[in-house]
Parts: sequence; structure tokens; C-alpha cells
Amino acid sequence: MTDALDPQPARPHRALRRKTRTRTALIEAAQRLLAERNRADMSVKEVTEAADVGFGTFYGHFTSKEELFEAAMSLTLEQHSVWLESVMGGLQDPAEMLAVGVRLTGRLQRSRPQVARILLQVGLQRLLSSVGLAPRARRVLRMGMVTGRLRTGDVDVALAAAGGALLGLMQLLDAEPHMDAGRAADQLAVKLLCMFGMPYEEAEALVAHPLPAAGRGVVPRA
Amino acid sequence: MTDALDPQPARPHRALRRKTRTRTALIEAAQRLLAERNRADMSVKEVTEAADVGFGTFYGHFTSKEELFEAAMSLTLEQHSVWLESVMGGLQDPAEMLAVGVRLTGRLQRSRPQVARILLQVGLQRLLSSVGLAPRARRVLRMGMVTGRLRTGDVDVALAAAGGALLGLMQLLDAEPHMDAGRAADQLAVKLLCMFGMPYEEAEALVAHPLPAAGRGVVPRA
DNA sequence: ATTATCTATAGATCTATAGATAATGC
DNA sequence: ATTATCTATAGATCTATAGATAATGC
Repeated sequence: MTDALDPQPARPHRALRRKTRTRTALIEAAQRLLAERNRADMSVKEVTEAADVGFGTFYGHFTSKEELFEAAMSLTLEQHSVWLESVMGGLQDPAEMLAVGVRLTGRLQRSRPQVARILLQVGLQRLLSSVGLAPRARRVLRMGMVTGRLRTGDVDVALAAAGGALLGLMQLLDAEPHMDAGRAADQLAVKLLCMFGMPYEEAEALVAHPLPAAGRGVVPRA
Repeated sequence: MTDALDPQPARPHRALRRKTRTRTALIEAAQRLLAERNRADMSVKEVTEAADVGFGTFYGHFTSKEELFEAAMSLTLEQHSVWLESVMGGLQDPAEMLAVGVRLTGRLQRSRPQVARILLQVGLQRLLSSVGLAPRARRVLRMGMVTGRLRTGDVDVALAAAGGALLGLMQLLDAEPHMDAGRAADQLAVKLLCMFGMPYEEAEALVAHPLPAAGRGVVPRA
């Protein structure tokens, strides 16, 4: 990688890294604030102070607050989706993928409350149409449908029902900090499998399977 | 009702009615704005203009924007709950009450889009813990549990799952205006009955029942 | 005379930018 | 020399209130 051929690179490496670091600090501060507060009612000043960055710097990275929120939420969804995929990589059965996804995401409320809070806020609005989580979940359901393993009916309705129920559980766990998240998530997984046509005993047996090692996957920082 | 005994009533009737009317105008304007916009990002000025009321008048009725939103959302939840109850008054079977509640609320997205939009925004946050809808839904589920008609498991988890799934459906219908709301709502009702242990064919038969006359009940304005 | 509403405005934000400073590359 | 960041500030909000006006009651 000699730069003899390019006497003036478009962006020197260190400067680029510095800029990236600042952008990351802003996004992570936004994620923190989104998780702490109820709503996206923060000011640019609060974000830059939380990120320990000069106020005006913000506008070198984003043109508006909304753009920053968008970035922070998309990143959170993408991170969670990548993590889930890395943990569930070995699974083949769509029913088990559904069960494990629900069980792990429910436990998220305890293992990574910040991510869980943000997912709750992003909520229904994007969970269904966004890149990241929704397409993968839809793929699992479709696979369940074509193989006959899950009786999904209309896949969009099935996704809305399963995703909404999962968010409802996360809301419940958020409101009741003393609740056993693992038990509740497993209960919901059984319920959703029943919803998609699996007999109760079979669903309970499937949900009794041990979870894949959750801590092992790629865990993007933040 | 002679007022001879009270030469100076605390609040003369007409003045009281005037104040009530103004308060109602403010709340209805808030409901409209909440339904139109994505979020509660409106200013007091916008609300008072939408209500056609002087700016300062606002502070004679509410001490903050949040108080107004709270009132507008609570009222919407309460109105919907009362309406549902009036329509479903004749039902005895908790399974059918669940089915009819889901089928009617799903259709709400078309019959009263404004109410549906507000329910979506209120969303999970209050739907589970609020007065109004949640306690009634919880009562139906508990009745289903004790009579053995529905296999709910933990009633809170069941409520979170059913309520979340219903909100997910409403979000889907909101995003896809061309979708057949009745078909989708009926599909969800079948799914939820299956989730609570009812055999598929029995659930389909139950959901094929005609709906109670929806336009008949008490329909509070707004 | 009393109460609700309206108009106008002070004071406190908050956004977006301009100009200065610091870091990096050559 | 170039680029990113920081500091300071102008201009545009927005909230909350004070004082004036209109409606109602007696």
C-alpha cells in the first residue's frame, strides 16, 4: 500500500478515522439517550454533550436530529439482527429458529437492557418494514410455510402477530423488572408455536431445548 | 333545581359549559394532531390554532403539553373501550369475546382511522398498564382461564402477547392501506385462539360467526 | 362582579452557521 | 495546506404569563 502514486489521497487515513470515531460517539450517545428516555425528545446540545463533542461538530455529520435517530435506530436493529443470526447460525428447523429467536430476544431485556429499550421504542413502526430484523424473520416464517412446518397463513399477518407479541412481552418485562424473563420468553415461544399450528406438547418439548451459547457470537460494541 | 338558596353558585352553568366546550375543543384538536402526525411533536400554538382557541387559554386548562396528551390518549382509550363493551355486551363465551374484540379492533383501522392511529401511538406503553382497555381484556383472559375455555398460562404474558399481536396487525394495516382489514383481522383472531389452545377448525368456525352490529353502540363523539 | 378568553410579550430555549482553533499530511 | 473540530452567536422558535377584552350572572 504505497501512496507514491497518489500524492494527495482524498482523505488521509488518520483524519478519516478521527471523523469516524466522532460519528460513532454521536450515534452511541444517541443510543444511550434513546434507551434512557421515553421518547426522542432530546436536543442536539444534549447529544453532543453526552458524546463529549463540540456542539457545531454535529452538523458536520448529520443534517438534522432525525437523521441521527434514524442512524442510531437502524444500527441497533442491524446489530441485534446480526447477533441473532450469528447465534442461530447452526439451526435448520424454522420452528426452532422462531422459538430460539423469541427466547433470546425476550432475554435481551435482562442481558442488554439498552438494546431492548431501543427496540421497544423503534417498536412496531419500523420493526415490520425495516431492513435487518423484519426480512430475516419473514424468511423464517416463509420457510416454515413452504416446508409445512408452520401454518403461517398470510406471512405478513403472521409476522405482524409474532413481532407484535414479542414486543408486547418486552414491554411487559420492561414494566416488571422482577419478572423472570427466561420463563416468560419461553412461555411466549410455546404460545407462538401453538399459534402456528404445533401441538402444545411438541411445542413445550421444542422450547425445552438448550439455547445456543448466547455470548459467543459477534457482539458489535454499543 | 332552583338556585334561590344559592345566590352565587360556585360556577354559573353557562360559563361552566363554555369552559368545558373549550377544553373539549383542545382535546379533540390534540386527538386530530396525534392521529395525523407520527409523534407528539406539536407545539401549544399548533394545538390552540387547530382548536381555534386563543393561545393563552391553553394554560387555563392544562399546565403542560404532556398533560394534554395524557388526557387525549386516555380519553381515546376509554372511548374505544366503552364502545367495544357496548357492542360486545351480549357475549358470554370468553373465547368469542376475544375473537370479536380482535375482529372489531382490526376493522377499526378502516372504520375509524383516527382512533386506530392514536391507539397505535399510545401503543404498548400504556395499552398494557392503562385503565380502560387492559383491565377489561385481562378480565376476559382470566375468565377464559378459570373456565378452562382458554389455555392462557400466565395472564400477563397472555395479555402482552395478544395485545402486542393486535397492535402489530394494526401497524400492518396502517402501512398497507389496500389490505383487506376484515380478512386480516379474522385471520389474527383464529391465530390467537389457536395460541390459547383451541383446535384450528373450531377457531375458524367461531370466527365465522357474524359480528354484532357495530354501529349500534354508544359512540362518543371525537 | 366574576370568570373565561384573547392579545401581546418577556425570557428561555434551540437550531444552524460563521469564524477561530487544533490536528493531520506533505 | 487541508480537514475536523470547537466556540460564540444570530435568528427563530416556543413557553408561560401579564394585562386587556368579552361573556355571563345578579
